[in-house]
Amino acid sequence: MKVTREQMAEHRRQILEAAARLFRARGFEAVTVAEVMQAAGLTHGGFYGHFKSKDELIAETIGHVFDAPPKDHDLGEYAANYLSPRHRDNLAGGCPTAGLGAETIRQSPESRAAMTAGLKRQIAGFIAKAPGATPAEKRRAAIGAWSAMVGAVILSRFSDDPQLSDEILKETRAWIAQHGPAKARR
Amino acid sequence: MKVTREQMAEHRRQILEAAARLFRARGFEAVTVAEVMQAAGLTHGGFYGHFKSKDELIAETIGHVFDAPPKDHDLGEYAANYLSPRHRDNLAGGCPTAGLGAETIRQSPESRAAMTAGLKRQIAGFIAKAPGATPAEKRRAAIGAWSAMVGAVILSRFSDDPQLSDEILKETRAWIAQHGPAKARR
DNA sequence: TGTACATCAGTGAACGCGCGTTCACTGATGTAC
DNA sequence: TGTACATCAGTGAACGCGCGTTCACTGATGTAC
Repeated sequence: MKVTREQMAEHRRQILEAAARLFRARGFEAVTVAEVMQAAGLTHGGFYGHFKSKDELIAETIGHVFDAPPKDHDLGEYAANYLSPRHRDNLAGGCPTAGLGAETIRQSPESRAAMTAGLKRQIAGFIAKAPGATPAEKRRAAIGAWSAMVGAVILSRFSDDPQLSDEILKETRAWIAQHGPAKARR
Repeated sequence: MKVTREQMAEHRRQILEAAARLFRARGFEAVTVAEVMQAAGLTHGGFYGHFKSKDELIAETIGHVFDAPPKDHDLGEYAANYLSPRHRDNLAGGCPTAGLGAETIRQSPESRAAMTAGLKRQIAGFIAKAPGATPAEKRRAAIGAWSAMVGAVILSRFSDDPQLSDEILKETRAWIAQHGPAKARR
């Protein structure tokens, strides 16, 4: 049955939220449209009233999950949370870049564009407080540290050796921490 | 028709080689058993004479692709090749960790175990020539640099902005290079 | 403000396609004599 | 070494299932008067 315009907007939001969690937990391909709709509290038939296709949902979901007010992050602080067992184990609620970045390589141009926009925002958010004497040094530190964080979370997640998994997080965090100040003082 | 035992072993090898390339290029889920068999020059029906299931093929393929004689790598040299546009653009022949690591998180225990074995080997191969005064420092450098390399290739691959993509490779490489010596001399 | 009706968001059955897997068959291999 | 036959790797049609997508229908919304 028809619902109010506000209800419909809210449903769309719920679909995107459900998709954001399910995609991060299980990947774009393994999650079905029906599952997303059920998680949003709706039936699968209504999906095409909100999105043209599953591909469009994927692109919109990436855009949605990066849609937060920009904020300047301290690299050390951010890394402490990012490279924690808590974040590693929180697939559904974790970083979309680590969870979906690799799979996005094979998605639609729109999805790649949305993911790239998120990447630019992330790097920009690190630059202000990044170590380095010049803007170029700060930008380098932001890019290098972000690469290391994303890589470490992926490695620690697929590792089935819990000790190695913890070690990767801990040592990458220490490695990033050592880097910044040393470089800044040269 | 029946073939010689040598022929059959060769066919198995061809299937694994084809799977290794196809999986890296398009991911485990998007590649079909029939495609792998066709790429190996066989028909799909014969697949189950070699493997119990597609899942088993995935695990065996990961094991196969890491099955090279161990070698000590210089981090700087390795990073120069790894963080090159050439490697970024070579999905089918590129690093299986960067290409398939993230997707392996949701694969069978056997696949995760094979990928973890590859990771341990990779880290071990960096340690001998890694910068650092103590074994712990060398190990930290190996883990940190490897995380950064894998992360950077993934970010540069999904980025649809060619300039940003190149920049991520170049700056991450510079960042890794700056790190080692600075740290080693402390 | 109240009423009549056109609109349209959501429902759930159905469709069509592609995939992993099975199976009866073929014909070359390789072993027993 | 040569021959007869059991074995079995590979073939290709077929099966069954699940998925993305469509569609006729329902009934609440919201607009025109």
